[in-house]
Amino acid sequence: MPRIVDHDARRDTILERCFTLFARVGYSAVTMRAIAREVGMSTGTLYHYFPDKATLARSLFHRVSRRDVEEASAQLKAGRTAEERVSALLAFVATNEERLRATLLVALDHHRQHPEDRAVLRQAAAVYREALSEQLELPTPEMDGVLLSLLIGSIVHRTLDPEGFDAPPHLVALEKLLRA
Amino acid sequence: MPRIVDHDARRDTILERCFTLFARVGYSAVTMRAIAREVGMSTGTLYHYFPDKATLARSLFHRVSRRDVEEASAQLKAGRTAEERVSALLAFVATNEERLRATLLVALDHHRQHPEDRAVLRQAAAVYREALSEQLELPTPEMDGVLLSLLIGSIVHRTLDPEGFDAPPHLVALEKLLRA
Amino acid sequence: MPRIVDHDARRDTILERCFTLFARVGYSAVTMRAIAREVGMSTGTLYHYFPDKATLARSLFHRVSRRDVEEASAQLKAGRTAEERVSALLAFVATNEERLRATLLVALDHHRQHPEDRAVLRQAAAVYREALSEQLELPTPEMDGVLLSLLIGSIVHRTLDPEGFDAPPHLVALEKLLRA
Amino acid sequence: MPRIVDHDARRDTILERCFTLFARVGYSAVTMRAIAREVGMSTGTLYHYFPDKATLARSLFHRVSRRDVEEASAQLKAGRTAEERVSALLAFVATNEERLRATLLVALDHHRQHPEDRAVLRQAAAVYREALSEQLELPTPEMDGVLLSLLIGSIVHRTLDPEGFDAPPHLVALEKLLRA
DNA sequence: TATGAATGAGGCTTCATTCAT
DNA sequence: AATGAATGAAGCCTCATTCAT
Repeated sequence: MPRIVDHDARRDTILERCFTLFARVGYSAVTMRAIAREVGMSTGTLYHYFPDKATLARSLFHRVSRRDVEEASAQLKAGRTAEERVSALLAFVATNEERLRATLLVALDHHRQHPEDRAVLRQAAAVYREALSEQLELPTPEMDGVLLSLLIGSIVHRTLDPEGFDAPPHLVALEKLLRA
Repeated sequence: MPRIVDHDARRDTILERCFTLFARVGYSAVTMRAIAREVGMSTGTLYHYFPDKATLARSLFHRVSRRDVEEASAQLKAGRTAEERVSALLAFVATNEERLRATLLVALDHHRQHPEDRAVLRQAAAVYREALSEQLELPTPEMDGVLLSLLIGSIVHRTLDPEGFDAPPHLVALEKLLRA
Repeated sequence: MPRIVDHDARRDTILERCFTLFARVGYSAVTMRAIAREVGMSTGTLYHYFPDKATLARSLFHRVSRRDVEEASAQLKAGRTAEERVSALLAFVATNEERLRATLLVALDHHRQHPEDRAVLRQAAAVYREALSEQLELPTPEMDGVLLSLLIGSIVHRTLDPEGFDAPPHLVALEKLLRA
Repeated sequence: MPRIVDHDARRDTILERCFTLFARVGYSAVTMRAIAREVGMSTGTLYHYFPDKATLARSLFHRVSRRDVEEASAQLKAGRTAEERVSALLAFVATNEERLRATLLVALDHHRQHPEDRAVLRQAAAVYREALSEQLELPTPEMDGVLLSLLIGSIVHRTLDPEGFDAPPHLVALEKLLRA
């Protein structure tokens, strides 16, 4: 009998481990050798679990799209009052900013490689909007998209200009937007 | 002297023409041959104007950072009343969304390739914030960064999920934020 | 002892089953995985029976060289009169053309891989010539080689140009050659 | 201006130079690196002239199919009497045996890789048959195919068993076959 | 200055082979 | 004995870059 391996679990481990690599340098700049090194296996073994680089990247994107939202939902269930929930959300974003940034970059990469594959992105966006809706007391339901834009924008803005990014005014703005 | 002008002008033409290519597929996926084709010259000639691909990309990024802001400033000078200036800004964004998106993508690429090179990004962000400040009547001066985040976020959000993006609520939010 | 018999029998089965694969695509294009699939076992198991691919191929060639001639001899023993034996031979060739072709291709492959290993090929050719000698009433004993050439040539010719190959004239020629 | 190169001529040179390599080890065992070495250029340059290995091999096969027949025709035009023409043919075969063998092997390879591509093989066979027809005084026109078979068979037979191959009886047989 | 042929390192992928189970 | 996961060298092909013309 050969080594017994849970293929799906292994695939997940691989994706987990190369996630930041993809976020860091981008799909085209990621080499299979670099993935293998990052993951701790040989290039050949990589191909036991993914037929090619494109599929690996696609799987990564799908996994990230789903998993991140789940984690967010789980962590945000707790809050009671509106205020508590806002704090929880901010804490979540602060804690997971690195990961959210990475997710965003992987998503943008995916969009560049497969502009036609909108379904997943659309669904992921929807889930995020919904989470924001549930978490915050929105003055109008359509505001969810604006909050998602602001969230995304904050992350990107801060990525591009960490020194120039000023957090407090963003909180003020958030409160303003949530006010009826 | 005229030689140099020509040389610089040619460089500008090259960058102008391959800008969308870089935005579309990303730095690593752009090949020198693809640039040459896009620009209408041979790869060899390309090397008369730029010593290598990295320099070309860096030049592109610098040019884009500067040029875009200049154009924006120029187009936004006109407005008188606060309301007119808001409309002018919105019109500008609507008209130039494609270009703004491309600029953003090129900037993100640059950041990934050269995380250490913050100066240019920082300055570009500052200029954008300043432009927003001048253009809009901000309730507090620190709000400029929030508006930049919202602008960036709107563009990215719409890029990733064009169908799910809902513009009107963004306008409502903008007004709200500008209110004292 | 029975172990060894089993082992050898298994080896034979393996070779039997991958024979056409080798003939179809040629030594270099055959992969160990393809052999394993064709034979119905894992690659690991294959290595219990053959130390490497080259040895497997060599064994295949040896087996084929011997086995085919034996089968031919067995089937051709029956005939009595010269005429009957000619018919039997033709029938044999017609029935086994596919196999003869495959044998020929495997032999050519072997020759390309191991040009120095002439002994086996030489012996195989000798046995074929002898079989032709015994089967047919040759006007002169040296004619056996010519008949082997014609047999080989017919098979190759027909392989390369099935539509253009014209069988009847070959029979006429055969008769002519056998005439004193 | 770049080095001026006659692409077609260069392609021909490349094919000319790697012909024996393909014949020697077979399509699958030929590596692009080996071709480059044999031809005296880098692998990259090879790709300036052929888009991929398969196309190179196909071109080689086509070139060989055409060129060889032309050369044969040219060299065989001379003979007057039937006897002279037979001698000329034999001389041609003797002189060019190596090349004919290589052609045959390349053709067999091509057939294995592209069993569906019969047209070229068919035409090549037809031209050879025609050449034999014109060169020799056949007792019946259909005999051309038999002679081609014998020619092919002789070459293959001699390839596989050089020591066992006996030439004189083949000549006797040829005369017999040409006799009315 | 302009061209594109030439180079060889390196990218993706496959393969023979080994080895833990 | 049997399995198939693991390995890394090597195969095909592309790419940034150089250089003869």
